[in-house]
Order: sequence, then C-alpha cells, then structure tokens
Amino acid sequence: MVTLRKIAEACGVSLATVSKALNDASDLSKATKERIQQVAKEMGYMPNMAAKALRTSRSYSFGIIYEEAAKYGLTHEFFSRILNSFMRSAQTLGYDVFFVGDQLGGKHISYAEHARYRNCDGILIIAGTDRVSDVVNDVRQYDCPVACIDFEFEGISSVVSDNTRGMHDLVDYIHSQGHRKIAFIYGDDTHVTRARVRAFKAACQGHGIDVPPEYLIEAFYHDPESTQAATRKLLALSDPPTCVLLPDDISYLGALNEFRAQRFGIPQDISVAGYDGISVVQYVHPHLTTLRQDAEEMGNQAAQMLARQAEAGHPFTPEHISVAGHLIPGETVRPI
Amino acid sequence: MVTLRKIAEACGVSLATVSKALNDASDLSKATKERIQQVAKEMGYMPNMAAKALRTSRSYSFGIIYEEAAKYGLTHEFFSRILNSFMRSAQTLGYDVFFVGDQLGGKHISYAEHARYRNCDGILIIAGTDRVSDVVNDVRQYDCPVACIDFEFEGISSVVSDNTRGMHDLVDYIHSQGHRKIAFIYGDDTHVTRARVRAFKAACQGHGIDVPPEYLIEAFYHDPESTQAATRKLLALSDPPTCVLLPDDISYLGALNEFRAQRFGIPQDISVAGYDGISVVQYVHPHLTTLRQDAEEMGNQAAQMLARQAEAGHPFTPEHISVAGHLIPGETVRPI
DNA sequence: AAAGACATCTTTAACGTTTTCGATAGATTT
DNA sequence: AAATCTATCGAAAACGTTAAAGATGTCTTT
Repeated sequence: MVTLRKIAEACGVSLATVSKALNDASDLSKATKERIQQVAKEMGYMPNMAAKALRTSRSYSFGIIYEEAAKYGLTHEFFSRILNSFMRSAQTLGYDVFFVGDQLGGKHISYAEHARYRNCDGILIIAGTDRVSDVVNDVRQYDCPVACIDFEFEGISSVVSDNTRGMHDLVDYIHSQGHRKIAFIYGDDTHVTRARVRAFKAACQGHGIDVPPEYLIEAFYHDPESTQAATRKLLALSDPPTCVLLPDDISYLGALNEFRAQRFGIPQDISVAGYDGISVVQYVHPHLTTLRQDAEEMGNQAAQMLARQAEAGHPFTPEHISVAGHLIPGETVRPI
Repeated sequence: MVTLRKIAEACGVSLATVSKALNDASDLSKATKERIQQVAKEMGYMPNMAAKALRTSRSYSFGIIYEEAAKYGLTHEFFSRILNSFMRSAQTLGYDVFFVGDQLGGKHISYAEHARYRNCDGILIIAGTDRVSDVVNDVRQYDCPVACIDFEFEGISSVVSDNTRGMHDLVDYIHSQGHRKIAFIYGDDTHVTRARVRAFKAACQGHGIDVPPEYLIEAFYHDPESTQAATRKLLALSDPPTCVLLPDDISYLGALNEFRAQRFGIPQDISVAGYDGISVVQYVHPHLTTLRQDAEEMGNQAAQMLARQAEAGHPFTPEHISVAGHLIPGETVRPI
C-alpha cells in the first residue's frame, strides 16, 4: 500500500509535509505542495480512511436508517428514490453512505450504538410509519446531526415533501376541471396524512366547497386492497363524488379493480387522482393524474444539510426544509 | 469515550488483557475474561471501528455496487429486495454495508479505488445490464472477495437466480394447462436472458412443441412500452399463440394495455405469464401467473458467501450459487 | 530437586493519519 | 548590527486497537 511515508521518501520530505500538502495546508510553499500532490497522484495514493477516522474522530460517512417494521422497506419507490439521490449527493460531498440497523453480529444493538460504533458524521432516517418516534428517541443518544424524512421532531432536522402545497395544487387542478364533489381516501395516521387532510379541507373550503364527512375515508398507504374497500364505500353513497383522491399511486390499482368491477369507466364515469408519481404506475392505463413528489431533491437536500451541519460542528442546529412536488396531469381527471 | 484503557484501569489489568477478554482469546482465565466482559458491558463499551480497522486492515464492511447506467437503479423491486436481505444478513454476520460509487468528493474515482479507500472486506455487484463487465474489470483491481448477482465471470463469485429451472417450471405449468402455442417475449441480451431463452426452447422441445421463430420476440426489461409493441406483433400473426411469456412482471402492464386495446379478454382469449414476482404487480387484475425469484435468499446467500471468503483469506476462491424460485399460479393462464 | 511445560498476564511495537510545536533560514525592521 | 518577523518545513505525540514476544508463577515430569 502506498502511504504518506512512502510518498515522503519519494519526495525527500517529511511525512508531515506530505500530509499538509495533500490537505492543502497554509504553511507550505506552493511549489512543494504541487510537487508532492503530483507524485502522490502518480503513485496512486489513496488515503487510509481508518487511520484518518481514528485520528480525526470523523468517519466521513452518513448512516441511514429506515424503519424496519413497515410493510414495505426499500421496495417502495418513493423511498428508494430518496435513498438513491441521498447516496449520490453524499458521495459528491465526500461522504459515504452505509446502513444503520438494530443488530450487529447476531446481537441486538440500538441504532445509537450502531451509529457510534461506525462513528458516522450524520444520520438520515427514512421511514413510513409513526413508529419513527421510537427510532428518533433511540438515535438521539448518539450526538450527531440527524435528519428525518417526512417527519418533524423537536430538535431534529427534517426534509419534508410540501404536502400542503401539493394538496392545494391537486385540489385546485381538480376544481379547475369543474369538479365540486371531491372525496379523499387518506392513508395511515401520520404527519404526512394529517397535513394532507388539513390541506385538502382548506383547499376545498377555499373554493367554497364543503366536504361531507362521508367523503373522507381512511385506508392505508401502499395497500390497494384497503383502498378498494374504501372506493366501494364511496360508490355506494347516495350522492357519490365525481372525483376521488387516493392515498398514493399504488392504491390506484385497488381503485381500478373496484371501478372495473362496477363497470365504472375512467374518467367518463368517475375521476381519480393519486399522489407520489411512482414510475411503475405511470404505465397503467388510463394514465393516473397525480402529484409527483420530488424525491431526488429531498435526498439531495438531506445530504447537503447533514454535510453542512457536520462541518459546522457542535452544537448542531436543526434545520427544516420543505420540497415542492409538481402536478402530473394524466388522463384520469375529466373536465365536466 | 470508553476505551480499552479505561476498562483496564477499572479492572486493574493491562490494556492487552482487556482486548483479549473481549476477543475471547485462549490465553486468559475464564474468570478474568468474564469479569472484564461484565465491566465492559456496564461501562457501555463500544469498540472503535476505525482503530480496529487500522490495526487489522479489515473494515468489517461490505461494499455494494449497482450499475448506474441502468434505466432503473434501486427502484427495481427485485434489486431492492436483494439489497435489503443482503444488508440484513451481512449485519447479522457482523458486517456493515455501504455504497461504492464512481465518484467521491466531486472527483471521479474507480470502483476499485473507492473500495480500497474504505478498505471493504467484500463487494457485491448488483446490476441489470451487460455493462457489468466494465464494473467487474474495474473492481478486479482491488483484491477482495467479489460477488456478482445474476452474472457469471471468470474468477468472480456469483449468486444467480436459477433461470433454467424457473423457465422449465413455468413452461411445464403452461403445458400442463393445455397450451401448445407458446410465445416468449424476452428482454435485453444478458446472461439471464440467454439462459431463459435456452431453457424456454429446451422445455418446449421436451414437450414435443416446436417454436416458430416469430414466437420469439425481443423487448426490454422493465419497459412496458416495448412489450406492448411486441405483443401487438404477436397478435397480428396469422397463427397467434395461446399463451405469451413476458420478460418480467412490469411488462405485464404493457401487454395488458395492448390486450385491452384489442379487446382481448384475459385469460379467456389469451393467456399470459410474467417473471419476477413483483409485489406491486400482484395487485393488478387479473392476478399475473409468474415465477417469483427468491431475492431474499439470493441476498442472504451472497452475504454468507462473502463473509465466508473474507474469513478464509487469500487466495479468494470464487463460488457459484444458484437459487431456485417458485411458481405463483395466478389467474392469467387458462386451462384449455 | 532440577528442568521443562503450562497457564496467565504484561510489555511493547505497530497500523497510517493529523496536528501541535519547535527549528531553521532568509527577509525585514530598529 | 542586532533583533524581530515570516515563510517553510520537520519531529514527535497521539488516536484506540491488535498481536507478537516476554515475564511470572505454578504444575508436572524425570
């Protein structure tokens, strides 16, 4: 392996000088600095992270936690898109990304212990359920910048999708197409859901529409079956809606099943809209009208934020970032 | 931070003794070993990975590479399922998992350099295209156990889905339902595809079915549009098949569009089967008959294999593991 | 009883960095 | 000419761990 010492010998300088040259220290002449950097490159030098980490007590890595209890883990496209862009942005910033779990070597350990073990410089929590609070409380024990996706906690940074604006955009669009009887099948009780329901009501009210309570039905995210059941209820109403908002895009598959079963044509007989902008669902016909969340930007912002905080050092001051999505007008909302 | 030294002082023994006690060395009395372990636990000791890694030149971590040029990255459910189980199994074995990319700190670096930088003990390559060979040749530069998913290379370990058996199972089932005119829309030209096409032909031949060349059409994986086009071609044949095999499950959405457009009822008018066992697709109606690949077992086997090889040390001897999937009889293959 | 064998613990060096502080020499000031 | 400053570099310690080799005392063997 080519180490600082080897380079030092090759250059006829001291080990310390090489270190300084490669770290662009201020007390070295430009000439030697460049000469050493040149030689280092020629020799194919790669710093030894372990040594670096040991000395600086920084690992230049971010840990990522995603709630394991959720029905869907990494397989949810929204989360894997976030993970993907987070990873890429982190690497661009010089940080590697690894998984923090609640076990290691067969023994159960807390997230905080795992994070401390790897000495990571920041942690991103990606989760889909409200059980996140347990994770957050656990990971708090380890003192480093922590960011949470789509959840807000006291003293913890967050990157959230702007559900309020998204819901307004969606309702505004549907209203612009002439719909006045709009139902909302909402997902599991989480921050996100509460924000959407709130925004949905506000948006309707803003348009002078009042929403009868039977137009608001609970289902679950990523669970077409529950949405299908909810859809059935809606269609059975004496005064059914002309447009139905779904918990997410995947749920469209469930709604679709029910519509087809009851011979409802989309969008001729009933309109429908999703939420997420999942690519797979965009392949099913008719094309779902939905609000695509900017997962890439969310991951990117999260990485930037953690890097910023890690470099600022103690005390870590939480930030909150909201990322807007954008409407994808498909074919499932009909003008009336 | 609580270090070995602190524990040594607390126990009144030397630092080395503590190290040995925690590593369960053979030249320590059972009594002191247990006493020290007890104290260490009470003090909340966590080993410092950086120091450990520096000293042992092992990082107790696996790197994972997935081909970036593919149209779909982590968002493909098959791959994220593998990643997920790989990560979990690796952690159980005491290895953390991090992403190896081709850039770091804004600069482009090779996968090998990245791996060396983090000093990882093993590398898993998950990729969807044939460009994998570039990745493999790159990563070869770094001397450590390397495993490849669904690809086989000289001197590189592999964990592959048993496509041959899978295809036979699928064709056998379809044949058992009475079908004799079976078409196969196959995906991009990769190891996997070639294996499936080969197995498809062999299976048909085994049943005394001969497959006209126009029953074999190329499309792309994870690309419903191309499958829709291929489906159109098949339906336009003077003697169309009674059953169509698709590249993968996602493609079902494309085939479905074409069938619906041409008013073909499934499975009354035509039968169809997929490959993968993607959960999302299982929500669309009618339920797709498919062959579910055991992604979890593949990830698990990969982790076990890498750990085994890492512990065996130089020279690393490649292994090849084949994992069987299982048939999911849905509703899309009709008995005739 | 001397000599080895064994069990148990300690000493010490090393892994590859970073960083503080000191050293040297030339340039500048008084 | 002496003193101070500045720029540039080197020596050495430290980060927390492991592992080889040494030390000590006890037990067995002859």
